[in-house]
Amino acid sequence: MEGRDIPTKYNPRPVEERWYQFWEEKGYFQAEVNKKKRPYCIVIPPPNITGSLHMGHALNNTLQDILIRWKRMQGYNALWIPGVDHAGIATQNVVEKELVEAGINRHELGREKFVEKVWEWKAKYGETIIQQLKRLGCACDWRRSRFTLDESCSRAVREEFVRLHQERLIYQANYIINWCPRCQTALSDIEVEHQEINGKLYYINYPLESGQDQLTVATTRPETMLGDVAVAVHPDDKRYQRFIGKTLILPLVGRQLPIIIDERIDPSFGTGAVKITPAHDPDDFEIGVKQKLSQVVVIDETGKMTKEAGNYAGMDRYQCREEVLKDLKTQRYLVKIEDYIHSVGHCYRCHTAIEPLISEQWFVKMKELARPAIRAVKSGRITFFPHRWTKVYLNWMENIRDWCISRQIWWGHQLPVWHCRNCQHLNVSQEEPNSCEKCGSSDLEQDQNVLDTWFSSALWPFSTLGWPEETEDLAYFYPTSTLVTGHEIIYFWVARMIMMGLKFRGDIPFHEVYIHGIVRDREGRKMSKSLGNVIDPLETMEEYGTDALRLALAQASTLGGQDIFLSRERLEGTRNFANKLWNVSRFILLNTEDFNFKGTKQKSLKFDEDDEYIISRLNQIIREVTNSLSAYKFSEASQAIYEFLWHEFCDWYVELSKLRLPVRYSLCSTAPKVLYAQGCLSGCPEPLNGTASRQSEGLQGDKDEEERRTAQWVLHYVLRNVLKLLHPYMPFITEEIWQHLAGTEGSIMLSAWPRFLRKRVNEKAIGRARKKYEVITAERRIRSGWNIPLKRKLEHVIKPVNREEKEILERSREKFTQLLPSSQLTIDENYEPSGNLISEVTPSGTTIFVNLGEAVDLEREREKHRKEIAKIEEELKRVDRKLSSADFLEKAPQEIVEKEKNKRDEYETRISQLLKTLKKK
RNA sequence: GGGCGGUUGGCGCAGAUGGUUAGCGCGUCACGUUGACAUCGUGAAGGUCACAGGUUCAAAUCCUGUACCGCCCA
Repeated sequence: MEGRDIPTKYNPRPVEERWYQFWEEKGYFQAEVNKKKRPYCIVIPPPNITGSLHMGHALNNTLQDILIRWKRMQGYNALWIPGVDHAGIATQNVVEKELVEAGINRHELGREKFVEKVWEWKAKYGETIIQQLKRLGCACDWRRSRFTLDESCSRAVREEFVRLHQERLIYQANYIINWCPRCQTALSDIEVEHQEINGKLYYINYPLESGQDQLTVATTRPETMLGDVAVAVHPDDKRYQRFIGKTLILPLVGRQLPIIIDERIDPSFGTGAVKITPAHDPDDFEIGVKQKLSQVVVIDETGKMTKEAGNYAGMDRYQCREEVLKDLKTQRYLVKIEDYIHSVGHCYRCHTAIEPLISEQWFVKMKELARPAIRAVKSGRITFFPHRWTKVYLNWMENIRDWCISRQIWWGHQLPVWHCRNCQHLNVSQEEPNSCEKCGSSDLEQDQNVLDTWFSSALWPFSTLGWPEETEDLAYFYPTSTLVTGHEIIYFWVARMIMMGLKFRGDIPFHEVYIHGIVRDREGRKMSKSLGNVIDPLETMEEYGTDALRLALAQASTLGGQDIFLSRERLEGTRNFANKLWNVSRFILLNTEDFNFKGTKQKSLKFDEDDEYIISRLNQIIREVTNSLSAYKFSEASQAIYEFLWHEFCDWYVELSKLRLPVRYSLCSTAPKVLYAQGCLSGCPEPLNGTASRQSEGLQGDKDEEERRTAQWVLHYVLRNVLKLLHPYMPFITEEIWQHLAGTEGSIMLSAWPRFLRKRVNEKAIGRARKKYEVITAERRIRSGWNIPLKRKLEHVIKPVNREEKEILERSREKFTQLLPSSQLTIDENYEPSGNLISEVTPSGTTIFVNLGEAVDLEREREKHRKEIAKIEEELKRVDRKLSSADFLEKAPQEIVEKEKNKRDEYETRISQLLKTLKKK
């Protein structure tokens, strides 16, 4: 493409499509075992098949993609394994709902047919999110994509179950579990979300059997009283000593209730006397087991009252509550009702209030598995970023409870357990047995339960690599390198992967865990469909471009892992940045069309201060970006590139380079500040002040040719490297420009990551160039303050603060003349100002004077300088305070003292310069 | 009840291991538009870093406490 055919506005869509397809077709995302290269491997947190891409996914996967692309460029054998999760309950709910809408009940359909339907649904929608991840640019090795229910993952799950069972780490028990009455299944403890509810606390009188006295108990759930089997008080509670051992009569039911003692009772709750309902409260269950109380089940698995509930049998639990209260009231047992805020467990999938229920379930013993997993993190073999999540992880692991893994749903891995109908023996094996291993009967039935989805996710870092086969992949890529995820699944997933990795591979599943923030809306709320505050990443990509979205997300990802606020403004900012990059590239392409990269030796070039400056800074940025990325400082790294590209490269270097580029490309308003005033070439307005530009007359000169080629080389060099630095963040636009750029080969995604070259950093050049830029800025302040248009050339006098600065400025005299622009430029160390002059002083004390050739409001000038002096004097005072302290001089490190002294010198010079100009006025 | 995080210009945020004239983006104000870019440029204004103590030669940064906000666990 010719440079001039490039549109002035970046249009992301066609670019994104083209390059993603290109990368995929070329197989650039694919990785194979290669012992000559170091592996770098990430497994994706598998999204649900029910999901479509939301901002959380976009963030999570952008960060992974940045790491993968970056590491690949660094020369690692980078592998990103994708896949999706079958999400048992969530998927079953979605399909079930769809069937209900079609008038079909899943129970009528039967298990087998229903599961078929879910597979159909999966075939239809399960890939949606994969397509969306591609849209996001994700460089996953799609050939290796896994599904937690596919054959190889299922095999891994059976292996896991059988081995844990053999080692007695899996057991079956009748225990109180969290039951979701809507999903009709057991849940693990962490699948229950607690919500504060504005409820009531009901005080109920329980009369003593003797009829002499009564006890008042308080409860938030009066309907469960029907299942009460005791009343407990704290053993030290003075108020109730005389009741201990006596018997109460349960109102409405008439059951005898012993009054017992238990350490766990909180005397400050309610009256301090607590009703005990072992079948419907986890704490009461524990007390019941310890004290050998019976379990009276009054609520069934659908949330309805059982026969045990007597008159209330068949009622819904909430209706029953009302009826019980009514009856307590009429029978004068109800003492009072208080408002009471308490937390109630809800199903994390459907948000129905959880019902504690006693049932036969399968559990994993966790303590033993947790021990090595705790050690792995404590010893630093696994590191969390940010570090504070370590504590969250350890706190949970150290208080871990057994994990209920059986679910009463149909979609998932059915337990590899076969019940013998003949002898009741449980046959646990990988494959379906023909006969019972105990009695030989062939009358077997597979356990109807399926396993918790997280039971399979826990294997993800090695099941995706072929486990339980001992594959080459496994040997080479395991342990994986980094896990990137949100803190909400540290318990669900991260912890369990660590436990299972150590258990089955004898090694950690990953070395580092990067925990990112949650994406929130501008009010700080988590984005959710029910709140309607979702910013859709797909719409965002459509409107602002994928690269803009990615950069916005990465920029927001600070090391602290704070939650992320996404807003239109932020996206506009990154879109504008993409456009800036686009346009500066366009400029460089236009101005390097005649440049022969292959034939240009670096030695043939002559770098001036501005070249040295930008090359040095680029190298510093390379170092900074590399270091930041190594420490997961996604934001810092991107910010560094952003600032450099826009505010150093574009604002200064590119503008200055225009003075050295061929006129035919660098027409008048390309550099309006420069050439417009100088006089331009064809097609431009007449030069203001006749003199021909240096460009037009000197174009053929060897010196100019050399300068031009140098500028071209530097522009190309900087752009090339910035593109690389930016590629992990903005893969599409960088590839597009890369492909336009002469002298580049292949895809940018396979190019080598820029190396920091110390010898290319010239600190002195940076300092000198900055001094120069400060003078220019000072002059612009004058123009801005006095409203003098750029096209008006002025008489300038620069009074350098010292010999060194004088040399710097002298060397760039020509550039100054054009940039300011000047009709006459004097650089004089000993200049004594007089007359109608306007001046500004740079931080180092160099002064620039402008003679407008007309009377100016000198009082305004004086005022400006007085203010300036006052400001610096404040700073000076601060410095003096430090320097006059003996303690400071004695105890502070020498370099700090030195620095302060230098500061004082600078302030003093500046003040004296300002005072001098003030006196002259 | 326990734990974690936050409080920095109008808004959104950065500021390992203490030393910066406290940064950035958006917004604001003034000026500027025919050749890279108005998705732009130039310049400017705007902050006693929540509060109170303490440690230190030196605190936005470390410690203690207080207030408010958010999250997690029970």
